[in-house]
This record gives sequence, structure tokens and C-alpha cells, in this order.
Amino acid sequence: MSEKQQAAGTVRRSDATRATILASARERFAADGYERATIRAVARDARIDPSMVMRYFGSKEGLFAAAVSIDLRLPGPAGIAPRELGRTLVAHFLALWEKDEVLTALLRVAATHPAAAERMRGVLSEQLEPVARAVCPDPEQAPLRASLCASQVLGMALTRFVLRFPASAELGRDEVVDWLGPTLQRYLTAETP
Amino acid sequence: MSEKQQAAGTVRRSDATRATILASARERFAADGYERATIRAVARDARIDPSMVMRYFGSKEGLFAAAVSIDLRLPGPAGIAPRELGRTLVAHFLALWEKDEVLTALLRVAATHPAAAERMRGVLSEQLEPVARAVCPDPEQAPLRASLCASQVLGMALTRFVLRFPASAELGRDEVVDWLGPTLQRYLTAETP
DNA sequence: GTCTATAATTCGATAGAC
DNA sequence: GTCTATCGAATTATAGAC
Repeated sequence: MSEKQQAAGTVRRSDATRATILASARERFAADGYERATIRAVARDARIDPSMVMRYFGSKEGLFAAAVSIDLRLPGPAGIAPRELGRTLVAHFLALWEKDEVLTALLRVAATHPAAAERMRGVLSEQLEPVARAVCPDPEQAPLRASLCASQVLGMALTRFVLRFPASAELGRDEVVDWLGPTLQRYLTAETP
Repeated sequence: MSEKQQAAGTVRRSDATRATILASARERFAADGYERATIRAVARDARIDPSMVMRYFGSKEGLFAAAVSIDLRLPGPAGIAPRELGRTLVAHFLALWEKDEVLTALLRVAATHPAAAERMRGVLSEQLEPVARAVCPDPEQAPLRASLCASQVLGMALTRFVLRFPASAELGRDEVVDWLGPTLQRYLTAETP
């Protein structure tokens, strides 16, 4: 509280710098993963001094945590036609992945960074499980149903945005929805096979 | 050809050392990814000197290439009941993932290592596309059908073996086959949605 | 074949001038 | 707030003794 007061809504120079650093960090983490995304490279992209990154975020871990902080805000099952739930979820996830590089960064880093994997697990299951709990035949199966949906959504994200399989990357958004929608629909609502 | 002759079938000391190094390398790459799997750590696991790894494999790249060299040997579509193709493929992939850590290592490294991603693309699509070409309605769609199958298979491998989502990791093999089998079946044989 | 020593980089993080 | 200089540690890779 000994800091200088800051009126709400104003833009300090430091806020712009922070935002620039975070944008560069997301790009680097999404492109290279955790280890190869160096603070020096992030700083170079943001055209500032590497020591500024440390000043603002304390450490590389702090930078990563700030860069991938996000709120998915999946739509609740209310207001969606039950038969369209699978397609709606796929379309929503697709939009989230393409909006920025936060999820791509999180996925790529999660492959080798335990804390990021934990974060991915929390982000997805905490958002998907409520949906599954609301619509699947047995609410106790919500974690199972949600994890099945996650496996297909993350698998498509992996082949499309991370591994860049041509046939996956070149699919139109509508085609992805048409193919994966029924899969998620079944994972959520079908009786146990 | 100036090397000492080696009768086929005998086991040199160096062959045992090579095999030990490769086993340790697979474990480390599977657990830590490319950057954090250091030659020193591999050597320590194999209880040999780090310089021996360089002597045998020339470089870290060479070690990785040798550690993940594998032949999937997917069963051809011949001899499988067409209606059981999806389930058969899922069961076969599951067995391959659990046989050793080669595929887990390849997947984890592929997230940040372009050469590994290229290898994963080749390994999977070259094995899956022929199957898809033989059974899908329009052979021209084989790459598309194969990439859809890959997205679901790799997605399950990701959540089960790499990110270790509890609900995915605790699934029994039969449950995985029951849930994913129909998905692959549809990706391979369904009419374009 | 095996090991020691070390070269050559590169990284995260810190100290401190301005 | 910004930058220079640098520390200490870790890495891959090489040279060479034994």
C-alpha cells in the first residue's frame, strides 16, 4: 500500500510494457515450449531488455503463469438444445483455440512441464465436468465422460495446432464440427457401451 | 570394413551397452521431453560414462533418433471383420503404447521438437492411411479419415500417458476399446457428414 | 573401451549505475 | 524504469590419457 496510487481505467506505461511482454511470451511458449522459450528471446520479440522481464514477473515460472492465465468460460448446458451439445462444444473449443495462442502454449508446455499439465487438467475438467454431469445418464460418470471429450478435443488440437498434420490443419471449422460433434455427443449422452 | 569381424548371432559387450543406453534414453525422453532429458541423466541411469553415449551415438540427436526408431506394423485390413476394424485398431494402438515407452517418448518430444513431429506424422499417417484407403467410401478421403483417427488415438494417448488425467489413466483397456472403437469405426467408414 | 578434463555456449537470475 | 555487466550453473561436445 506504500505504492503510488493508480486511478482505475488509466493506462500506465508499465501496463503497456507488461502486455507486450505477455504477448511475446505466449507466442514463444506456443511455438517452442517451455525450455526453448528463453527469457532473452521473449525480450527480443518485445523489444525490451531481458532484465525487464525479470523485474515484471520475477522469474520464468512467473512469466509463464501470467502468460497462460485464462478463463475458458464454456457455455453452460442451459439454453442449448441437448441434441446440439456435442457440436456446440466443439465449435466453442475451436473458437477458443483460434482466438489467441494461450491454449496452444498451454498444451505444448504441458507435454513436458508438470505444473502446466496440472493446469490443463484443472482448466479442462473443471469446465467440462459440470457439462457432463448435467447431461450424462449417470452423474457419477461425469469425470469419465469429460475425460473422453477432452481426449478428442485435445487430440484434434494436437494434430491441428501443435503437430500440424496437413489433413488436420487444412480442415475447415465446419468440417471439424461435423466430424467431432457426434463423437462428443456420444461420449456425453450414450449409454455405457 | 577394417573393423573386426562379428559373427551373426553373437552378443558383443558393446551391443549390451548400446541396448542399456537406449532403454535409459527412452525412459528419459518419455518422462522429461527432449531438452530436459540430458545425456548426463541418461548415462547415469545406464550406469556408464556420459562420454560413452557420445561415442556410441555421436550426438544427442543421434541418440534420440536411435531411441525412437520403431516399426508400428499395424495389421492390414485384410482378415479383419469390417465392422470390428475400429475396435481392432484401438486395441492394437493401446498394446503398442503399453508395450514400451517408445511412443510416449515420441509423442512427448514431438510437442517441442519439429523433427520428432515430422516423424510422428510419418509413422502414423503412413500406417493409418493405407487402412483408411482400403475401407473408407472415397479413397481420396484417406488422409482425412486417417487424420481423424490419429486425432482420437493421440488424444487418448496424451490424456492417458502424458498428461495423466486420472479418469483417462484409470480406464481399463477394454473400456478404452469400447468407447473409442465406434469413433474410429465412424471416422473410417461413415459417409461424409 | 573407459574415463578425466575441459572447451565453448547458453541460460536464469542478480547487482548496481543512471 | 531502463540498461550494462556479470555471476554461477548447466549443457553438449571434444581431446586425449590410460
